[in-house]
Amino acid sequence: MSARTTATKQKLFDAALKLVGERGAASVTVDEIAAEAGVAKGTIYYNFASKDALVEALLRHGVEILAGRLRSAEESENSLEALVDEMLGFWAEYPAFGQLLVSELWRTPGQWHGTLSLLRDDIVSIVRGQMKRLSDAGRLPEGVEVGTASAALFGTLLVIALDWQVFQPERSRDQVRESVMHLVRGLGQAR
Amino acid sequence: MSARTTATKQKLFDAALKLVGERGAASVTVDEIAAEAGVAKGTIYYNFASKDALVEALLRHGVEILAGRLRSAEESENSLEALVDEMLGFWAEYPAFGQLLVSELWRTPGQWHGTLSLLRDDIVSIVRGQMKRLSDAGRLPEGVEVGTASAALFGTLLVIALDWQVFQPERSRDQVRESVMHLVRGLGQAR
DNA sequence: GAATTTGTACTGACCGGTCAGTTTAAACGG
DNA sequence: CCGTTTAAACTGACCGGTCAGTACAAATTC
Repeated sequence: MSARTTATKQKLFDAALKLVGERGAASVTVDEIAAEAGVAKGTIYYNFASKDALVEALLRHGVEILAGRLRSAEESENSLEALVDEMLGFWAEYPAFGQLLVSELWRTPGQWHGTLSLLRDDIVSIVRGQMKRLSDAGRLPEGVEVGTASAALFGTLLVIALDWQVFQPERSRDQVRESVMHLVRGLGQAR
Repeated sequence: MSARTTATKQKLFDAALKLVGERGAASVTVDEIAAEAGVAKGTIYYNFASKDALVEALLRHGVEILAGRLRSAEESENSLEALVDEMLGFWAEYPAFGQLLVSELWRTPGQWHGTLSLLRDDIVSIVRGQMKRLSDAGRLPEGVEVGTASAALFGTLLVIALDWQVFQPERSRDQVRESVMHLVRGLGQAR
């Protein structure tokens, strides 16, 4: 893939992410995405098979970035808190991706349900790995199952980040992070 | 409003909730809703000004039910746990409403953003009321703000319920409630 | 108490616009 | 040159919304 093609796809991802995140995949038109990206409509169909394929690639791309960051956060500082912080940072940086994900992830027979299930697993399994370490160290309250807790933590961070951006934009990222950390620390240190 | 009209609107709510929850408001057609409800297309436009107006009425209707249940749960047993339990029950009963809400609630300039902000406040303020009692009793960890925590709890319950239904349907409602309760009790009893 | 009017709820064929996707011929760029 | 992009016109299915007409029960009239 040439550098030019990569740049074009990046422009398309940026444009699609902005519009689709804000207004939903179904109500954004291909012409709008092309205009936003400053690209001809034909270019979209040269690079992607369909509108759906573009959105799917976008979902994969976003999750890839998030997973990469989580893994590198794990490398540099092996703690649940570091993971949480990194995740919150990601949502702060790509708010539209959060909106896209939240509006598609739990759509039962949606066109991306299969893809999204796998992508969700990518992220949740990273969180689960960290949580398992806590559990093995006996630092998780009894009755809390690792599988459930990691899925819940991922979802919770996602909605907290969205709620923050949409309904409480006056709060600083530090404030939000501290609130979440209080909860996470409580979980990690309980009983 | 005649009994007949009430019945028709109920049929339309049921049909619209099912389809819109599953596939999103934008991609469901008015013809599909009419067919699902066993009603002619014209009937929809006789009862509602537009497709948007139907969805908005649906959102109001659903939140009204939820708020009513939360208030009556508060009356019968004044505790945060009772509230959480009632809420989880509601999402179990109306999963499609959860899907609809989650996919529209954080859509920044969406056509229902204004309405949804108010509806969200209805629910969150009920939760906040309960939480304030905990806080006044000194049973909340310091550093946790009531406003943030109540919004987070609402969102968290929503995503946990959705995740349960979509990705972990094998878990029983009792199991899920117990997991959540562990977290809530931890929060209510911490330091 | 039959005939007629009125109001309400509902019907479904139809219209006009929208939009995903196609096509083409020409330009661009490395 | 060849892979990529452009611009613009075009197609056709689909869909939100309309509207003239139907159904029918409750009032009104004679």
